[in-house]
Amino acid sequence: MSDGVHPQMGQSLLFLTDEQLRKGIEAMFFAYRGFTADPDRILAEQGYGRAHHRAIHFIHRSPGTTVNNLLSILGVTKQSLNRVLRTLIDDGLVRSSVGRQDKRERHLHLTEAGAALERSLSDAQRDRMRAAYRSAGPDAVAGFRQVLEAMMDEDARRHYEAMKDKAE
Amino acid sequence: MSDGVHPQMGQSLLFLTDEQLRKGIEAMFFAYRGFTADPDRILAEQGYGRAHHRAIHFIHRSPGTTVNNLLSILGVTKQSLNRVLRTLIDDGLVRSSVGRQDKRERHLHLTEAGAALERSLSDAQRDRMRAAYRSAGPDAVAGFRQVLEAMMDEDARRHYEAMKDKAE
DNA sequence: CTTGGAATGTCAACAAAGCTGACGTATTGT
DNA sequence: ACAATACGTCAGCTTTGTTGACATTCCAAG
Repeated sequence: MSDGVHPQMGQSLLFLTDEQLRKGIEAMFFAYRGFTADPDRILAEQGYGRAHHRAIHFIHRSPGTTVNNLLSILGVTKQSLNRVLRTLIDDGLVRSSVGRQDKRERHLHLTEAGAALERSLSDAQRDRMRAAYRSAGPDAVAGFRQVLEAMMDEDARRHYEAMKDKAE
Repeated sequence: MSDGVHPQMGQSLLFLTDEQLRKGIEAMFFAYRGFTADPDRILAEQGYGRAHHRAIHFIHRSPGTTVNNLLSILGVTKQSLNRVLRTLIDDGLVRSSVGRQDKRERHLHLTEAGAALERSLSDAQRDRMRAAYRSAGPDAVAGFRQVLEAMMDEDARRHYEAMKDKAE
Protein backbone atom coordinates (compact mmCIF):
# COMPACT_ATOMS: atom_id res chain seq x y z
CA MET A 1 0.00 0.00 0.00
CA SER A 2 1.44 3.36 -1.02
CA ASP A 3 1.86 5.48 2.06
CA GLY A 4 1.88 9.23 1.89
CA VAL A 5 -1.61 9.76 0.49
CA HIS A 6 -2.90 10.48 3.97
CA PRO A 7 -0.29 11.74 6.37
CA GLN A 8 -1.85 10.09 9.41
CA MET A 9 -2.17 6.71 7.70
CA GLY A 10 1.04 5.29 9.01
CA GLN A 11 -0.07 6.07 12.49
CA SER A 12 -3.51 4.50 12.40
CA LEU A 13 -5.77 2.72 9.96
CA LEU A 14 -8.38 2.35 12.66
CA PHE A 15 -11.04 3.86 10.43
CA LEU A 16 -10.70 0.88 8.10
CA THR A 17 -11.34 -1.91 10.59
CA ASP A 18 -14.30 -4.18 9.92
CA GLU A 19 -15.89 -2.79 13.04
CA GLN A 20 -15.63 0.78 11.78
CA LEU A 21 -16.93 -0.25 8.38
CA ARG A 22 -19.89 -2.00 9.97
CA LYS A 23 -20.77 1.14 11.88
CA GLY A 24 -20.65 3.09 8.64
CA ILE A 25 -22.98 0.57 7.00
CA GLU A 26 -25.47 0.80 9.83
CA ALA A 27 -25.20 4.58 9.88
CA MET A 28 -26.14 4.61 6.19
CA PHE A 29 -29.12 2.37 6.84
CA PHE A 30 -30.55 4.37 9.73
CA ALA A 31 -29.73 7.76 8.24
CA TYR A 32 -31.40 6.98 4.94
CA ARG A 33 -34.60 6.25 6.81
CA GLY A 34 -34.45 9.67 8.41
CA PHE A 35 -33.54 11.19 5.08
CA THR A 36 -36.76 9.99 3.46
CA ALA A 37 -39.07 10.19 6.48
CA ASP A 38 -40.32 13.77 6.10
CA PRO A 39 -41.06 13.69 2.36
CA ASP A 40 -42.65 10.26 2.80
CA ARG A 41 -45.16 11.73 5.23
CA ILE A 42 -46.13 14.53 2.85
CA LEU A 43 -46.34 12.15 -0.09
CA ALA A 44 -48.52 9.69 1.80
CA GLU A 45 -51.05 12.44 2.50
CA GLN A 46 -51.46 13.01 -1.21
CA GLY A 47 -51.46 9.36 -2.18
CA TYR A 48 -48.01 9.40 -3.72
CA GLY A 49 -44.83 7.46 -2.99
CA ARG A 50 -41.09 7.85 -3.12
CA ALA A 51 -41.01 7.16 -6.84
CA HIS A 52 -43.15 10.24 -7.46
CA HIS A 53 -40.79 12.30 -5.36
CA ARG A 54 -37.78 11.23 -7.39
CA ALA A 55 -39.49 12.00 -10.68
CA ILE A 56 -40.62 15.41 -9.46
CA HIS A 57 -37.20 16.23 -8.06
CA PHE A 58 -35.31 15.55 -11.26
CA ILE A 59 -37.90 17.11 -13.55
CA HIS A 60 -37.55 20.21 -11.39
CA ARG A 61 -33.78 20.06 -11.70
CA SER A 62 -33.81 19.56 -15.47
CA PRO A 63 -36.94 21.11 -16.92
CA GLY A 64 -37.71 19.81 -20.40
CA THR A 65 -35.82 16.57 -19.85
CA THR A 66 -36.95 13.56 -21.86
CA VAL A 67 -38.37 10.35 -20.49
CA ASN A 68 -35.28 8.50 -21.63
CA ASN A 69 -32.93 10.84 -19.82
CA LEU A 70 -34.97 10.61 -16.65
CA LEU A 71 -34.85 6.85 -17.02
CA SER A 72 -31.08 6.72 -17.00
CA ILE A 73 -30.86 9.06 -14.01
CA LEU A 74 -33.34 7.09 -11.94
CA GLY A 75 -32.07 3.69 -13.01
CA VAL A 76 -35.45 2.01 -13.33
CA THR A 77 -37.31 0.53 -16.27
CA LYS A 78 -39.33 2.82 -18.49
CA GLN A 79 -42.49 0.90 -17.66
CA SER A 80 -42.00 1.60 -13.99
CA LEU A 81 -41.33 5.27 -14.55
CA ASN A 82 -44.22 5.51 -16.97
CA ARG A 83 -46.77 4.48 -14.37
CA VAL A 84 -45.57 7.16 -12.00
CA LEU A 85 -45.40 9.77 -14.73
CA ARG A 86 -48.90 8.81 -15.90
CA THR A 87 -50.45 9.65 -12.54
CA LEU A 88 -48.49 12.87 -12.21
CA ILE A 89 -49.60 13.99 -15.68
CA ASP A 90 -53.21 12.97 -15.10
CA ASP A 91 -53.22 14.82 -11.79
CA GLY A 92 -51.89 17.93 -13.49
CA LEU A 93 -48.52 18.10 -11.72
CA VAL A 94 -46.42 17.37 -14.79
CA ARG A 95 -46.85 18.47 -18.37
CA SER A 96 -45.57 16.25 -21.17
CA SER A 97 -45.02 17.79 -24.60
CA VAL A 98 -44.05 16.18 -27.88
CA GLY A 99 -40.53 16.99 -29.01
CA ARG A 100 -40.15 19.65 -31.69
CA GLN A 101 -37.33 18.08 -33.69
CA ASP A 102 -37.80 14.48 -32.61
CA LYS A 103 -41.47 13.76 -32.19
CA ARG A 104 -40.76 10.44 -30.48
CA GLU A 105 -39.49 12.27 -27.44
CA ARG A 106 -41.63 13.71 -24.67
CA HIS A 107 -40.33 16.74 -22.82
CA LEU A 108 -41.31 16.99 -19.16
CA HIS A 109 -42.07 20.11 -17.12
CA LEU A 110 -43.64 20.76 -13.73
CA THR A 111 -46.92 22.66 -13.71
CA GLU A 112 -47.55 25.30 -11.05
CA ALA A 113 -49.16 22.65 -8.86
CA GLY A 114 -46.22 20.33 -9.45
CA ALA A 115 -43.75 23.05 -8.54
CA ALA A 116 -45.70 23.71 -5.34
CA LEU A 117 -45.49 20.08 -4.28
CA GLU A 118 -41.81 20.03 -5.20
CA ARG A 119 -41.21 23.00 -2.94
CA SER A 120 -43.03 21.47 -0.03
CA LEU A 121 -41.10 18.21 -0.41
CA SER A 122 -37.68 19.75 -0.78
CA ASP A 123 -38.33 22.25 1.98
CA ALA A 124 -39.01 19.38 4.35
CA GLN A 125 -35.99 17.43 3.21
CA ARG A 126 -33.71 20.45 3.26
CA ASP A 127 -34.79 21.36 6.76
CA ARG A 128 -33.55 18.06 8.08
CA MET A 129 -30.40 18.20 6.00
CA ARG A 130 -29.75 21.73 7.18
CA ALA A 131 -30.14 20.74 10.82
CA ALA A 132 -27.72 17.85 10.32
CA TYR A 133 -25.23 20.06 8.48
CA ARG A 134 -25.46 22.77 11.07
CA SER A 135 -24.90 20.42 13.97
CA ALA A 136 -21.98 18.71 12.25
CA GLY A 137 -20.22 21.77 10.89
CA PRO A 138 -18.60 22.60 7.54
CA ASP A 139 -15.62 20.26 7.78
CA ALA A 140 -17.84 17.30 8.57
CA VAL A 141 -20.06 18.23 5.64
CA ALA A 142 -17.12 18.22 3.27
CA GLY A 143 -16.14 14.76 4.49
CA PHE A 144 -19.71 13.56 4.23
CA ARG A 145 -19.88 14.53 0.58
CA GLN A 146 -16.46 13.08 -0.19
CA VAL A 147 -17.36 9.67 1.19
CA LEU A 148 -20.75 9.61 -0.53
CA GLU A 149 -19.22 10.48 -3.88
CA ALA A 150 -16.68 7.72 -3.49
CA MET A 151 -19.48 5.27 -2.76
CA MET A 152 -21.37 5.87 -6.02
CA ASP A 153 -21.29 3.67 -9.08
CA GLU A 154 -19.55 5.07 -12.13
CA ASP A 155 -22.65 6.13 -13.99
CA ALA A 156 -24.38 7.45 -10.88
CA ARG A 157 -21.35 9.65 -10.34
CA ARG A 158 -21.61 10.80 -13.93
CA HIS A 159 -25.20 11.88 -13.41
CA TYR A 160 -24.34 13.44 -10.09
CA GLU A 161 -21.48 15.47 -11.49
CA ALA A 162 -23.52 16.55 -14.49
CA MET A 163 -26.24 17.84 -12.19
CA LYS A 164 -23.75 19.46 -9.87
CA ASP A 165 -22.99 22.49 -11.98
CA LYS A 166 -26.43 23.12 -13.37
CA ALA A 167 -26.40 26.14 -11.11
CA GLU A 168 -29.23 28.53 -10.61
CA MET B 1 -27.78 32.66 15.86
CA SER B 2 -25.09 31.98 18.42
CA ASP B 3 -21.72 32.44 16.82
CA GLY B 4 -18.65 30.73 18.10
CA VAL B 5 -19.83 27.15 17.76
CA HIS B 6 -17.85 26.84 14.56
CA PRO B 7 -14.92 29.21 14.27
CA GLN B 8 -15.29 29.73 10.53
CA MET B 9 -19.03 30.38 10.70
CA GLY B 10 -18.80 34.11 10.74
CA GLN B 11 -16.73 33.94 7.62
CA SER B 12 -18.94 31.67 5.57
CA LEU B 13 -22.16 29.74 5.88
CA LEU B 14 -21.78 28.59 2.31
CA PHE B 15 -22.29 24.98 3.31
CA LEU B 16 -25.86 25.83 4.32
CA THR B 17 -27.07 27.35 1.06
CA ASP B 18 -30.00 25.68 -0.64
CA GLU B 19 -27.67 24.78 -3.46
CA GLN B 20 -25.28 22.97 -1.12
CA LEU B 21 -28.15 21.22 0.60
CA ARG B 22 -29.52 20.07 -2.74
CA LYS B 23 -26.18 18.58 -3.63
CA GLY B 24 -26.16 16.74 -0.34
CA ILE B 25 -29.63 15.38 -1.02
CA GLU B 26 -28.65 14.13 -4.45
CA ALA B 27 -25.41 12.70 -3.09
CA MET B 28 -27.45 10.67 -0.59
CA PHE B 29 -29.73 9.39 -3.33
CA PHE B 30 -26.98 8.29 -5.69
CA ALA B 31 -24.71 6.97 -2.95
CA TYR B 32 -27.43 4.83 -1.41
CA ARG B 33 -27.88 3.11 -4.74
CA GLY B 34 -24.21 2.25 -4.81
CA PHE B 35 -24.38 1.21 -1.19
CA THR B 36 -27.00 -1.46 -1.91
CA ALA B 37 -25.92 -2.46 -5.42
CA ASP B 38 -23.44 -5.22 -4.57
CA PRO B 39 -25.55 -7.05 -1.98
CA ASP B 40 -28.58 -6.69 -4.25
CA ARG B 41 -26.79 -8.62 -6.97
CA ILE B 42 -25.88 -11.46 -4.64
CA LEU B 43 -29.36 -11.58 -3.15
CA ALA B 44 -31.04 -11.65 -6.56
CA GLU B 45 -29.03 -14.74 -7.50
CA GLN B 46 -30.52 -16.59 -4.55
CA GLY B 47 -34.03 -15.27 -4.97
CA TYR B 48 -33.88 -12.96 -1.99
CA GLY B 49 -34.33 -9.21 -1.63
CA ARG B 50 -33.16 -6.32 0.47
CA ALA B 51 -35.59 -7.23 3.23
CA HIS B 52 -33.83 -10.56 3.71
CA HIS B 53 -30.49 -8.80 3.87
CA ARG B 54 -31.64 -6.51 6.66
CA ALA B 55 -33.02 -9.38 8.70
CA ILE B 56 -29.84 -11.40 8.25
CA HIS B 57 -27.63 -8.45 9.09
CA PHE B 58 -29.29 -7.66 12.39
CA ILE B 59 -29.71 -11.27 13.44
CA HIS B 60 -25.98 -11.61 12.87
CA ARG B 61 -25.30 -8.51 14.94
CA SER B 62 -27.54 -9.56 17.79
CA PRO B 63 -27.67 -13.33 17.91
CA GLY B 64 -30.61 -14.59 19.92
CA THR B 65 -32.61 -11.42 19.39
CA THR B 66 -36.38 -11.73 19.58
CA VAL B 67 -38.85 -11.09 16.80
CA ASN B 68 -40.17 -8.05 18.62
CA ASN B 69 -36.75 -6.50 18.99
CA LEU B 70 -35.97 -7.06 15.33
CA LEU B 71 -39.29 -5.47 14.49
CA SER B 72 -38.46 -2.26 16.29
CA ILE B 73 -35.00 -2.07 14.75
CA LEU B 74 -36.24 -2.57 11.22
CA GLY B 75 -39.32 -0.43 11.63
CA VAL B 76 -41.68 -2.66 9.67
CA THR B 77 -44.82 -4.57 10.58
CA LYS B 78 -44.65 -8.08 11.94
CA GLN B 79 -46.59 -9.40 8.94
CA SER B 80 -43.97 -8.00 6.63
CA LEU B 81 -41.07 -9.31 8.69
CA ASN B 82 -42.77 -12.64 9.19
CA ARG B 83 -42.97 -13.30 5.46
CA VAL B 84 -39.23 -12.75 5.13
CA LEU B 85 -38.35 -14.69 8.28
CA ARG B 86 -40.58 -17.57 7.20
CA THR B 87 -38.60 -18.09 3.98
CA LEU B 88 -35.27 -17.77 5.76
CA ILE B 89 -36.27 -20.35 8.37
CA ASP B 90 -37.75 -22.71 5.78
CA ASP B 91 -34.58 -22.41 3.69
CA GLY B 92 -32.46 -23.24 6.71
CA LEU B 93 -30.63 -19.92 7.02
CA VAL B 94 -32.19 -18.88 10.31
CA ARG B 95 -33.05 -20.92 13.37
CA SER B 96 -35.89 -19.87 15.64
CA SER B 97 -35.95 -21.27 19.16
CA VAL B 98 -38.47 -20.92 21.96
CA GLY B 99 -37.34 -18.70 24.82
CA ARG B 100 -36.03 -20.36 27.97
CA GLN B 101 -37.46 -17.99 30.57
CA ASP B 102 -40.25 -16.51 28.48
CA LYS B 103 -41.60 -19.21 26.24
CA ARG B 104 -43.67 -16.74 24.23
CA GLU B 105 -40.50 -15.31 22.72
CA ARG B 106 -38.65 -16.74 19.75
CA HIS B 107 -34.90 -16.27 19.68
CA LEU B 108 -33.30 -15.95 16.26
CA HIS B 109 -29.89 -17.25 15.21
CA LEU B 110 -28.13 -17.71 11.89
CA THR B 111 -27.35 -21.28 10.88
CA GLU B 112 -24.01 -22.08 9.27
CA ALA B 113 -25.57 -21.50 5.85
CA GLY B 114 -27.07 -18.24 7.05
CA ALA B 115 -23.75 -17.08 8.42
CA ALA B 116 -22.11 -17.93 5.09
CA LEU B 117 -24.57 -15.78 3.17
CA GLU B 118 -24.16 -13.01 5.73
CA ARG B 119 -20.41 -13.07 5.19
CA SER B 120 -20.71 -12.93 1.44
CA LEU B 121 -23.14 -10.00 1.67
CA SER B 122 -21.20 -7.99 4.19
CA ASP B 123 -17.90 -8.69 2.46
CA ALA B 124 -19.28 -7.17 -0.70
CA GLN B 125 -20.72 -4.19 1.11
CA ARG B 126 -17.62 -3.65 3.22
CA ASP B 127 -15.38 -3.76 0.18
CA ARG B 128 -17.17 -0.83 -1.34
CA MET B 129 -17.31 1.02 1.96
CA ARG B 130 -13.63 0.40 2.51
CA ALA B 131 -12.74 1.73 -0.92
CA ALA B 132 -14.80 4.85 -0.27
CA TYR B 133 -13.27 5.32 3.19
CA ARG B 134 -9.79 4.80 1.90
CA SER B 135 -10.15 7.27 -0.92
CA ALA B 136 -11.71 9.90 1.34
CA GLY B 137 -9.43 9.54 4.35
CA PRO B 138 -10.01 9.42 8.11
CA ASP B 139 -11.13 13.01 8.60
CA ALA B 140 -13.71 12.74 5.87
CA VAL B 141 -14.95 9.50 7.43
CA ALA B 142 -15.42 11.17 10.78
CA GLY B 143 -17.44 13.92 9.13
CA PHE B 144 -19.45 11.39 7.16
CA ARG B 145 -20.49 9.61 10.33
CA GLN B 146 -21.25 12.84 12.17
CA VAL B 147 -23.62 14.06 9.49
CA LEU B 148 -25.35 10.69 9.15
CA GLU B 149 -25.91 10.46 12.89
CA ALA B 150 -27.41 13.93 12.93
CA MET B 151 -29.76 12.93 10.14
CA MET B 152 -31.34 10.00 12.01
CA ASP B 153 -34.67 10.01 13.76
CA GLU B 154 -34.59 9.81 17.53
CA ASP B 155 -35.40 6.14 17.84
CA ALA B 156 -33.18 5.17 14.91
CA ARG B 157 -30.32 6.88 16.72
CA ARG B 158 -31.21 4.94 19.85
CA HIS B 159 -30.94 1.65 18.00
CA TYR B 160 -27.78 2.80 16.27
CA GLU B 161 -26.08 3.82 19.50
CA ALA B 162 -27.16 0.63 21.24
CA MET B 163 -25.61 -1.43 18.46
CA LYS B 164 -22.51 0.70 18.36
CA ASP B 165 -20.83 -0.69 21.42
CA LYS B 166 -21.82 -4.31 21.02
CA ALA B 167 -18.15 -4.81 20.23
CA GLU B 168 -16.55 -8.08 19.26
C1' DC C 1 -38.41 6.62 -52.36
C1' DT C 2 -39.13 2.86 -49.84
C1' DT C 3 -38.40 -0.07 -46.38
C1' DG C 4 -36.37 -2.18 -42.43
C1' DG C 5 -34.23 -1.47 -38.12
C1' DA C 6 -33.42 1.40 -34.03
C1' DA C 7 -35.25 4.42 -30.64
C1' DT C 8 -39.09 6.24 -27.82
C1' DG C 9 -42.91 5.68 -25.26
C1' DT C 10 -47.44 2.97 -23.75
C1' DC C 11 -50.33 -1.07 -22.24
C1' DA C 12 -50.80 -5.58 -19.71
C1' DA C 13 -49.62 -8.78 -16.43
C1' DC C 14 -46.81 -10.32 -12.67
C1' DA C 15 -43.71 -10.27 -8.27
C1' DA C 16 -41.57 -8.32 -4.04
C1' DA C 17 -42.40 -6.13 0.00
C1' DG C 18 -44.56 -2.70 2.41
C1' DC C 19 -49.31 -1.77 4.87
C1' DT C 20 -54.01 -2.48 7.82
C1' DG C 21 -57.18 -5.29 10.24
C1' DA C 22 -58.79 -9.44 12.42
C1' DC C 23 -58.06 -13.52 14.81
C1' DG C 24 -55.90 -17.69 17.26
C1' DT C 25 -52.68 -19.58 20.62
C1' DA C 26 -49.46 -19.86 24.16
C1' DT C 27 -47.57 -17.72 28.04
C1' DT C 28 -47.05 -14.40 31.61
C1' DG C 29 -48.16 -11.62 35.41
C1' DT C 30 -51.65 -9.28 38.36
C1' DA D 1 -59.45 -15.94 36.79
C1' DC D 2 -58.29 -12.65 33.56
C1' DA D 3 -55.92 -9.03 31.07
C1' DA D 4 -51.83 -8.18 28.61
C1' DT D 5 -47.93 -9.74 25.81
C1' DA D 6 -45.46 -12.26 22.06
C1' DC D 7 -45.89 -14.51 18.09
C1' DG D 8 -48.01 -16.46 13.88
C1' DT D 9 -51.28 -16.29 10.16
C1' DC D 10 -55.17 -15.21 6.89
C1' DA D 11 -57.07 -11.92 3.72
C1' DG D 12 -56.66 -7.99 1.02
C1' DC D 13 -54.66 -3.67 -0.61
C1' DT D 14 -50.75 -0.38 -2.38
C1' DT D 15 -46.41 0.99 -4.31
C1' DT D 16 -42.92 0.08 -7.29
C1' DG D 17 -40.02 -2.86 -9.39
C1' DT D 18 -39.88 -6.52 -13.41
C1' DT D 19 -40.72 -8.71 -18.64
C1' DG D 20 -43.15 -9.02 -22.87
C1' DA D 21 -45.83 -7.15 -26.62
C1' DC D 22 -46.93 -3.27 -29.42
C1' DA D 23 -47.45 1.51 -31.70
C1' DT D 24 -45.16 5.46 -33.36
C1' DT D 25 -41.40 7.92 -35.18
C1' DC D 26 -36.90 8.59 -37.19
C1' DC D 27 -33.07 7.53 -40.08
C1' DA D 28 -30.18 5.30 -43.20
C1' DA D 29 -29.22 1.62 -46.75
C1' DG D 30 -30.64 -0.05 -50.83
